[in-house]
Amino acid sequence: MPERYARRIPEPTVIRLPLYQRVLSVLAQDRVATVSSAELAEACGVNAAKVRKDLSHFGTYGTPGTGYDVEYLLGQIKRELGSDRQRPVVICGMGNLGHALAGSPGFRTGGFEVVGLFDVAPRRIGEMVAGCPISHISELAGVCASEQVSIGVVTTPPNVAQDVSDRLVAAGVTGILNFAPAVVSVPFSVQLRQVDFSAELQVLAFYQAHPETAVARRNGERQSSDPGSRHGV
Amino acid sequence: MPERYARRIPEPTVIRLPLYQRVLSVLAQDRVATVSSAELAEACGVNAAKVRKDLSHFGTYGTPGTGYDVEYLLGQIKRELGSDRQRPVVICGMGNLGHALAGSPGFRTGGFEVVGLFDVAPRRIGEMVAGCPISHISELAGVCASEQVSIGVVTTPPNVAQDVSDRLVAAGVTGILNFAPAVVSVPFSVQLRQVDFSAELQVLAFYQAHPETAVARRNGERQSSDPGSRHGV
DNA sequence: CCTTGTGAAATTATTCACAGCC
DNA sequence: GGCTGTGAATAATTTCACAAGG
Repeated sequence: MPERYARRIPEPTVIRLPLYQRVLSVLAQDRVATVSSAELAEACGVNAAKVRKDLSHFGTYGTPGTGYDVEYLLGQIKRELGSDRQRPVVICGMGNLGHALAGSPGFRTGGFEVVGLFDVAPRRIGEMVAGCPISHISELAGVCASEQVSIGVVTTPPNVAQDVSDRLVAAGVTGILNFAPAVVSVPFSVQLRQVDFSAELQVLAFYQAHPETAVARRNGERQSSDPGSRHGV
Repeated sequence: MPERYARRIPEPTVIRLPLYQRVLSVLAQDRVATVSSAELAEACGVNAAKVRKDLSHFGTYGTPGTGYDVEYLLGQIKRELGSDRQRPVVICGMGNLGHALAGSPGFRTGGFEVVGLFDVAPRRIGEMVAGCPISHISELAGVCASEQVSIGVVTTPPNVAQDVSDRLVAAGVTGILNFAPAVVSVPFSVQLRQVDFSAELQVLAFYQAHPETAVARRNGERQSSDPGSRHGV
């Protein structure tokens, strides 16, 4: 690709950015001024070379001999992730999981704001959850339009996940996070990410049944969570 | 079946197995007798060569010219994943997310059974959720021992995720699924998987802000969810 | 001394392409 | 004819290792 196109960021790198942001936020709160790639790597449970390579995709932030300025690096990562401003999201499917997510502090810390909750069950319509009333799914398009929503969360039963995703796409949403254990297809212009906790448990169970197939770890005495090795279905 | 587990199974392959299981279960319910790698790939939103390569790690299940016997392949995958029998799990942290997961049908379909729910809040102790009473965390070790629990789910606030994980490890658990947005470290002998829905939203937001960095798709008009690029709940 | 940033090497994963079988 | 299984080719990612900066 010629230079007129922006450099592509490897997906594993993108997936680690929220982790870096979270860890850097803690360091910043603790008034830590600078951090080396080795220290940041340790705190994130990843490799130092990986940290440096990841950050190098976005420019030169560090100072040789010193490390990275925590506040500055945090600001850069927030800017890259767009979490320096609030983004409106909607949640479709207000069962237990929808309720749990709607009330989760993760939205705010990640830079998101719930502006719409949707379901079809009449007994749920009108209920207030986390300061937002549950509306009928038929009002989805209107809310997405008036609130400029571009991200939707699907927490419905699997049999309606495709239908709800289609509605989200029709309403102009270009990013969907699907928690339903169903294969959903969307146009190429829409980003889809899948989360399946049951599949995660099954992966754990597989490695318990086949310990010899577990990936070998290298450094240190303990393992930390290293993203890029999970994924949902 | 020759030396089946002689070689290491690539982690991306392991992560796709639950997906294959789910799709094959639907095919089996629909009384579909055989399926080709191309059909299975289509239904899973992945590439046909990948399906064949994945399955080849476990032995030769298919018939050239015909495809795979759905029931037989499903049985093999369930056996590999250990979902042909129920496995006991415990959930620590009975806030909204813990409640949602405890009541989720995903446990049963994935081959899991909730045998213990734990929290520290006095007002929650004793409450019945999905047929199981919430106990104080101090009873964790006893339940894990008597029920032979080897998998634990952490749905606590982030500040106690490490402490609860340590308790799980001390109780003999060798697989932990952590939903708390915190870096947790465990001994090498313990498998850890992380699920962070806020990070998933941030990844979606990143790709919306940088559409030029989104991975190019190849086949077809729409994209399906392809694991290997996300985390799960 | 420290550290970063980065080419080069190594490792891992995906996709191709085709021989062989039904 | 169609389809699997797999070695070979390609692509993607991680890790190494070191020159250069502080």
